[in-house]
Amino acid sequence: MKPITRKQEIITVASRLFNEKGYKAVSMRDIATAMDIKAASLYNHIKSKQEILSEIILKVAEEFTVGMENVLAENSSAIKKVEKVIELHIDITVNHSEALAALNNDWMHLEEIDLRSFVKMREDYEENFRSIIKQGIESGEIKPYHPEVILFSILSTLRTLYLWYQKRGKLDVNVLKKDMVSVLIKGIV
Amino acid sequence: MKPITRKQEIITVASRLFNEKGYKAVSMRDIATAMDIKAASLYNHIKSKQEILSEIILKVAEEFTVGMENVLAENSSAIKKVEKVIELHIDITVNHSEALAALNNDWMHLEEIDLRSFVKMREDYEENFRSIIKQGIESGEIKPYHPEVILFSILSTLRTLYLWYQKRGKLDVNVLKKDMVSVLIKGIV
DNA sequence: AATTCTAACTAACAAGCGTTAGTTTTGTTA
DNA sequence: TAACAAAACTAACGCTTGTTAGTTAGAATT
Repeated sequence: MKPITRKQEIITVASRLFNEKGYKAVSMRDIATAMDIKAASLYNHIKSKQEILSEIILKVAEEFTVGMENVLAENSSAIKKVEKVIELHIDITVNHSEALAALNNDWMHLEEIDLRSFVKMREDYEENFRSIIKQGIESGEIKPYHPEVILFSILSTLRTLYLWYQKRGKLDVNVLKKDMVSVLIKGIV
Repeated sequence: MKPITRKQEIITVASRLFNEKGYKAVSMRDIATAMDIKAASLYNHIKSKQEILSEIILKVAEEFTVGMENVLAENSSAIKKVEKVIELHIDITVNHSEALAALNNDWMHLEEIDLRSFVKMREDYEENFRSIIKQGIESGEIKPYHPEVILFSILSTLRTLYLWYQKRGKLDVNVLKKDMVSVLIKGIV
């Protein structure tokens, strides 16, 4: 099913360390020490430190992209779509909590091609979310506040969810979904 | 009024660079180059790189602390207090947009004493905000959602406001206050 | 039993880091 | 104009960084 390769182990350990101190503050020797090997040994499995960062960030970014595409493909109300987006964020937060720190704070350390790819995905994601909200306002499902403020408000909350999730010790997923949907949606309908 | 010392210039330039790439990714030589001098010259004005970070973060953290104390001292409803907190964040965002990046992402690179001081301030701040919300729920002003979820939702939005403020090109402060208060409050009353 | 593969190792590199010491330039005041 | 302080400079330090080269031990395959 999931053959835990040595490379994947490195990426997991690195995610944990990047989550704590950030990409630039973690050295290859830090990662190696955490795995009880020497820094040079890491290079039997990965090409560079950059590759680690890139795999962490782009894998999760693609999950967001695919998730958003699924939501858009649905034939349902705007509010239902917003609910689905919220659930998407919660699922990813629960499964990749530590990768989200890198995605949020270290994306600017990606190199050219990966950087462009990431920024594009993030812009598209925001634009798609924005269109859902606008659509909801037009149909009268969502209050006619400034769409940008609604987008920003919801997205800020969802993007920093991983910080709360880590602090409050692994809340139950379904309870989390129910509460988040309530608080985030009730304010705008 | 405000005698722009050379030290203050350094801190301003450093804030801008930290905002772009993070504390660890910015070298003293980067800061110096941005000021058209050599790295060693910086040390005529500051003690260490750490001091720069510490001044950036703690100065703003104290503004939050003082601001929250003023709100608590008021004799007004819970909702009014929440409004004041929102306005506090907006004012600080407008005046110290770039310092907020360091405060949000680089606080863990503070050294011992400053680190403890910062963490204490942040915990107290959250606790005070939490108590305002709880008080509002008890008095019936605020809907009886889980206070932690309300706290998290509002605080996430306010804490990442600087990112949007920078992107959307310096919005008008008063418009911002009105819209933010609407969207953030209307959902919970 | 011989070979190949995997994953570790040691040793070292060139570049960059924060910082210090000592010196020179610049601008203001006596 | 001489003296002084402020703020720049050059040169270097010890240390850490990401990474490479070459080697070795053990396991799997032929």
